[in-house]
Parts: sequence; C-alpha cells; structure tokens
Amino acid sequence: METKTFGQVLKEIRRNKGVTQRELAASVGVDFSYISKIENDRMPPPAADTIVKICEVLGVPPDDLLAMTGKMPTQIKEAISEKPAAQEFLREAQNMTLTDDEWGVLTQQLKKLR
Amino acid sequence: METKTFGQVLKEIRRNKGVTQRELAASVGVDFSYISKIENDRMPPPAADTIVKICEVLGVPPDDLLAMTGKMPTQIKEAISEKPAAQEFLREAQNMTLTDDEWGVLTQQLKKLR
DNA sequence: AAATGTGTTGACATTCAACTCAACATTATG
DNA sequence: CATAATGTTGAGTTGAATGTCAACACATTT
Repeated sequence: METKTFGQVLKEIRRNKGVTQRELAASVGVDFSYISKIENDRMPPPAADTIVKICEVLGVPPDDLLAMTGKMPTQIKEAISEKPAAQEFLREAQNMTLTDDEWGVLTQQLKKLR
Repeated sequence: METKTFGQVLKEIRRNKGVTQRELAASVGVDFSYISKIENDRMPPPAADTIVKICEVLGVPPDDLLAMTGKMPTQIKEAISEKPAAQEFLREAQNMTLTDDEWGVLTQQLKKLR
C-alpha cells in the first residue's frame, strides 16, 4: 500500500486543477512559500481550518486531507465542546476502543436517526 | 439553574478532600499559585491532561470537570486522530447537529455493540 | 538569451495556551 | 500577638503550532 504523503496528495490535486502555488496561497490567505513547504513535506500539514480553505479553493471535499492529518476543524471541535452528551459518547467509545467496522455501524445508525 | 464555574467546583472538591492547594499542586506537578488562579477563575481551566491528573489526585472521576471545559484528553484525541472511521462519524454527526437526546440514543447503541 | 512565471529554501516572526516565579495578603494556631 | 500555614496576584516564561519574508533556483515563453 503505497501511502502518499499529505504534500504529495495536495500537490497532485492542485496541479490537476491547474492552479499555481501563488494563486492558491493568495486565495487561501497564506504565503505561497508555505504552500511549497507543505507540498514538499518540509512542514507539517497546516491547521485544520486552513486545510478546509485550501479544499474550498480547489473545489474538493476536505475529508480525505483532513483524515490524513488527524485534525478536526474548529467547527467540529466546538460542536463537540458544547455538547456534554457528545463528550460522554466519545469517552465511552474511547473506553471500548472501537474497530473501524464498529464505527461504520454507528455511522449507519446515525444516519437512521433522521 | 445556578451554574457553578470550573474554579468553584474544583475548590469545593479539593476542600472536601481536605487537601491544600500546595499539596494538590505538588502531586499534580504544577505551581500552587496556578491552582489558586484556576480556583478563582483568574485563568482558564488547565489542559485536559492536567485536569485528569488533578482528578486522580483528588480521587474523583474527571468526567464532570472535563465536560465543563469542552476539552478532550490527549488519549481520546489521539484515538480519534488515528481512526478515519471515527472522524467520518464525527463529521456526519456535525452535519446533522444532533440533539442531546440523539447523542443519548447513540450512546445506548454504542453500549449494545458489545 | 532576457524576461517572466513558478517553485524552493533558510532564517526568522507571531500567537497562544499553559504555565512559573516572586512578592504579598489572609487565615489558622500556639 | 507571633508565627506558620495557606491562599492570591501581577508579571514574566516556555514551547509548540503556524505561519512570514527575503533570497535564490528553475522553467517557460518570447
């Protein structure tokens, strides 16, 4: 399983979209040299919110890139922070050390709620 | 609903256990003046891991205090970071803006998994 | 080949959480 | 009251995360 780095994936997406580092950086609001370093894995992936912005500019869902970094967007963090019920759920889940399959089951059940 | 602050709750627990700020601080590994500031809400609650240590020293479960701060212990954060399946679940949950009741339902279903 | 567009690199800057340190104030005890 | 124990406050520190800036290199176009 040839696992690509965050930088490699980002560079690929950006190139496929025909966007330069400078264009991307300008739209996102960071220095273009920063994009370069990220793409070459000279720096760790950016903050979650920056990843989201990058993906918005490039027109791709942020999920994959976020998943690679293990970071959670501020929005999600806050949503959880404000919900003790959600925190309790997470602590329980943590105690149980769920498998991927079990998480999948829960995601299904989640969707059935509505 | 008289909502007590983090500091108020902590001070109460500590006093009930008959522990001084200096004793608690020494056991936890922080400066005692820091405990004072926390108890008087002069500073935001400590890092999640510090809260956990405090609770260990005082012999109480950390859940309530953690819930008040909206912080997640490193252990839980890491567990989620390493599990894309868990992240997907959380993103879905975020999209749906679940109610407390719905979180409760999920927690029940979670327990049924084993 | 000159100019222009694009990418890379190293050193440095900024911000913030999470504290520490030293000085002082208050409370309890003999 | 005197002393010690305990608590409070203001200013400063530290490390990690997240970048910026200036200089240079490479690539492309004219």
